[in-house]
Amino acid sequence: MTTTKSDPLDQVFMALADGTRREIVQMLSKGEKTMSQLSEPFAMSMAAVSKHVKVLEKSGLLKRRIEGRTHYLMLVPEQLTGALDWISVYRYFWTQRLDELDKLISED
Amino acid sequence: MTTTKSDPLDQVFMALADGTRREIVQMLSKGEKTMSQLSEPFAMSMAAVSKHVKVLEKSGLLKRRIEGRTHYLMLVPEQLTGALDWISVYRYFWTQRLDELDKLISED
DNA sequence: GCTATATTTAACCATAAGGTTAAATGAATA
DNA sequence: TATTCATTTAACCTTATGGTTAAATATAGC
Repeated sequence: MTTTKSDPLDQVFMALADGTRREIVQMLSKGEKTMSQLSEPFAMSMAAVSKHVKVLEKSGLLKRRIEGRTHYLMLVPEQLTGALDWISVYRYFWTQRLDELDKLISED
Repeated sequence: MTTTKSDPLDQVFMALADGTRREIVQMLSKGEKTMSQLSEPFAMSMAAVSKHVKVLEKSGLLKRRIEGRTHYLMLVPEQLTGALDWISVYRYFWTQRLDELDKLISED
């Protein structure tokens, strides 16, 4: 079965599962940057950074504005919120269970 | 370069980047389950579910308690918290920037 | 001790990920 | 118009992912 990986959460979490891409997100959290600016601090080729940016773009975490030959990248918070929400829900359920357990234990 | 993927966040986000594994987390948020119970709702083989569980285990998102021939799996919230924190920080920076922008725009 | 049950491990396969270098595209500049 | 600059695309390589089936391991029960 060819898992088409269409679920947006799949793509967002996958996008964040790489240190380089998380650094890109971090850089963009301070404001928009061009491809050159983005790739400058990395040891890898610009082609590699370009691929990382495309992964982030496809996941919806950032978008691109092209001006002449320069590409400007900027963060889009919506998908980050989606991922945050997903985690929040299950962490909530879990910590709540822990609290209940604590309550049970302290009933001595 | 053999990217050893040692960063805990890499592993946690990667673990969450799969719908089956997120379902497993969801199931475990309601309490601990055995391998059989976990794999029952899935269309795939138990060996496949076993692999997914191992990925979650390596990421630190769950742990295993072996009792005889039965393996009990339970969620561990710490790593989920780490992922939550990471996202929160950058979402915060970004939404703050949006707010500043709003403020600038409304200064008419 | 034999057999059934719970689960992992091994071997395999197809496709995706993450990098490289080289060539292509397309805008700015001399 | 020729050249340089910003960036992507293509072709390629290696390793990882996500699944399969079959065999191995180990405990439980008759």
